[in-house]
Amino acid sequence: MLNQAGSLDRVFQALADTTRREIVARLIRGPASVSELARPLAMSLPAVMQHLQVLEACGLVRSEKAGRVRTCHIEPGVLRMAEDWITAQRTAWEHRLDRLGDYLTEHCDSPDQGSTQ
Amino acid sequence: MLNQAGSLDRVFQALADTTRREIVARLIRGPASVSELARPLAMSLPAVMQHLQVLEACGLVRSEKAGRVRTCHIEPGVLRMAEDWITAQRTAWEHRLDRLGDYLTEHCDSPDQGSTQ
DNA sequence: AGAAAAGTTAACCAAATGCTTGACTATTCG
DNA sequence: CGAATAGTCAAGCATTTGGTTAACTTTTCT
Repeated sequence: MLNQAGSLDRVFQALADTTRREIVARLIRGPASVSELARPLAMSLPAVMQHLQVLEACGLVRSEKAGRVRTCHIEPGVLRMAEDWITAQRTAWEHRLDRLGDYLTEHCDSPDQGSTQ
Repeated sequence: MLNQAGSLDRVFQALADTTRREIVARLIRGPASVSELARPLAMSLPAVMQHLQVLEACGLVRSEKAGRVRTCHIEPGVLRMAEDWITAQRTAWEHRLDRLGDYLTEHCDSPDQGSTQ
C-alpha cells in the first residue's frame, strides 16, 4: 500500500518530459502506431521507443503488435492516480486555510482585511 | 502560451521523487525550517537542501531566511498547474469516449459516411 | 523473390540526478 | 568570549536519462 510511492515516482517521472506529454496528449485522441507517434517528434525512432517504454513501464500506455505495426493506446487510470495525489494535497491546503481562518476569527477579532494571495 | 512546457517539466520532475513529495506534504500542513524538514528524512542536510532547491526552482516552494533559520512554505498555484494539465487530458479522454459513443450509435442505425480522422 | 516499411536491439555518449563528506559562515546562547 | 545551532558551498561519485547511429528482424507489397 505504501509502494504507491514508487508507482507515483514513475508516473510523475514519465510526465516530466515534454515529448512524453505530447505522446500522451496524442494518444488521448485515439490509438496510434509507433511511427505515427514519431512523425511529429523531431527525433529518431529508437528515441521514441524509449519514451514509449517509460510510458508503458508506469502503466500510462499499453500496446499490442499486429503484423508489423504496434498500436499504442492510453490507460487513463494511472493518470488519475497522479491527479489524485495532487488533489489530495490541494485539498489539505484548503482545509488548512479554513482552520487558519477559524483560528484568526476566534482569537483576534479584527475586521476582515482578506490578505488572500 | 507554449513555454508552459518547460515549467510543467520542472514541476512533474520535482514531484517525481518520494522525498520531495514528502516535503511537499509536510509543507502543506504549514511552514517549516530546513532542519525540521530534514529530521524525518534519513539523509544528510545538504541532500535535503538540494531537494529544496529543486522545489524552489519550479516555484512549488518559497523560503525566507530570518536569523539563522530558513523557513519554507508551499506555493499552491504551481501544484494547480500540474493538476490542470492532467485534468485537461482526462477531460479530453472522456470527450473522446462520448464522441466514440455517438459514432457507434449513429453507425449502427444509419449507413452514413465515416472516416472521422 | 526482392524491396520497402515498421519496429527492435545494442552499443555508446553527454548531461543530469541524488546522494555523500568535509570545510566554512553566520547566528544565538551560556 | 566561546560553543552549539542552522545552514551553505564545493567536490566527488555512481546511476539514470535522453539522445544518437548502425545493424538486424519481420511483415507486407509488387
